Amino acid sequence: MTTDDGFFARVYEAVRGIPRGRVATYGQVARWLGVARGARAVGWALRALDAQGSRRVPWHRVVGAGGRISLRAGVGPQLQRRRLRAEGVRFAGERVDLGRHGCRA
DNA sequence: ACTTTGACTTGCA
DNA sequence: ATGCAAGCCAAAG
Repeated sequence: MTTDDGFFARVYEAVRGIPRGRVATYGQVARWLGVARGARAVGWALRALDAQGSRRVPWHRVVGAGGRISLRAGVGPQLQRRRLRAEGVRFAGERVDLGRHGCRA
């Protein structure tokens, strides 16, 4: 995989840089990397991440736009939701309370 | 080198 | 509020 020192590593660091109890959206992460429309690419990175063993990347802190929990093949959204909730993240129905934990301040 | 796909986003109906 | 379509980026085949 050429994902070791490419754009992926950057995504991992960005996600790793997300403080505990805080969540970020794919678009947000992509923007940090300088890729405004690279949301998909970010998803790609995280997906590969799972294949790599997740390392210490809190992928569960990465959600879709508006705080929606994206689906992942194999893992249900409940797991992610539960993990976030364990970090003190509040949920508004099926969405994360971005107004509180969203990195969109 | 080219084509297809993918954990997305935004807009319109 | 829900559903469908188009767009953009990067990686895998």
